[in-house]
Amino acid sequence: MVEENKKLSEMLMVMCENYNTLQNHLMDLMSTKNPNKGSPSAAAISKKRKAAGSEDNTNNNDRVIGGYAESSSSEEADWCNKKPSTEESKSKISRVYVQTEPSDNRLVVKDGYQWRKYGQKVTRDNPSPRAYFKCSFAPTCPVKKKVQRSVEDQSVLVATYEGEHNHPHPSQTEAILGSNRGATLGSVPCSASISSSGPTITLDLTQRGTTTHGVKRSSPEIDQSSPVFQQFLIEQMASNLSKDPSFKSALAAAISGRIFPHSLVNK
DNA sequence: CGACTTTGACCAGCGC
DNA sequence: GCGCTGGTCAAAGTCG
Repeated sequence: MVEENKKLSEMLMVMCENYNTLQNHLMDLMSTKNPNKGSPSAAAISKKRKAAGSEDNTNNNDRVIGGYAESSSSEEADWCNKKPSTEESKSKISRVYVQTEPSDNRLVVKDGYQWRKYGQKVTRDNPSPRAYFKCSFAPTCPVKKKVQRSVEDQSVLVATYEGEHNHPHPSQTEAILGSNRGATLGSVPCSASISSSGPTITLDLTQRGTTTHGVKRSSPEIDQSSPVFQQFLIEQMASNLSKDPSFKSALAAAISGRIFPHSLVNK
């Protein structure tokens, strides 16, 4: 049972990340004004401890993993609300609770991303060490993660995510590159690629409904900010997600977890 | 050999 | 100004 909960937690974690990433990308597509999202480089962020407190609770995006209780504003204040928000308050803060084996001392939260640990600290309010991670999947990804055991329940890991990934979820990257490269997205020929500047979807609208083997036409004439294009993207992404059985099962688990939280974690 | 982890030192913000 | 604290750096160690 504990094992099942653990697996479910990990599945939910990945699902939430997928969903969040998808949301982010949709938002990016909808607002085509700042393709680079204006995220400063990691080097630029370093030594900017002023910015460290620029977390905006209004953007909190708490997530529930394994049916565990979500974060509260009181605890959030202790974690993330040291200072009022600044111009950099766009960075999103989200928290994830992960049920783990009590015997498992690793401060590891599997969410599908690649993380590089850059520090560990014992904080005053919690005897458990807090681990600091940076996203290493993309060199320019500004996302940071803090992982610490819950004070109340040592078997629960609390992961705090800061910022937004400026790259797709690794599983999505694989899916895109694997299944959609040079293939069709739905019924429209297209290709997807990941570059340093971000994900790129190329539509070949000149080949409607026909096979286009070996023909990859970049279509610069297509206005990617047009409502039609955006609508198409959303529909295709939703369609792809809905076709994914693992996503559906994970979603069902998430919903049941919301409704019957005690069926997942006996707390 | 490159990527990752560990860990002590350092820095900046904050309260007194 | 000083001490405390959280967050980050970076050298050394570890691993595949």
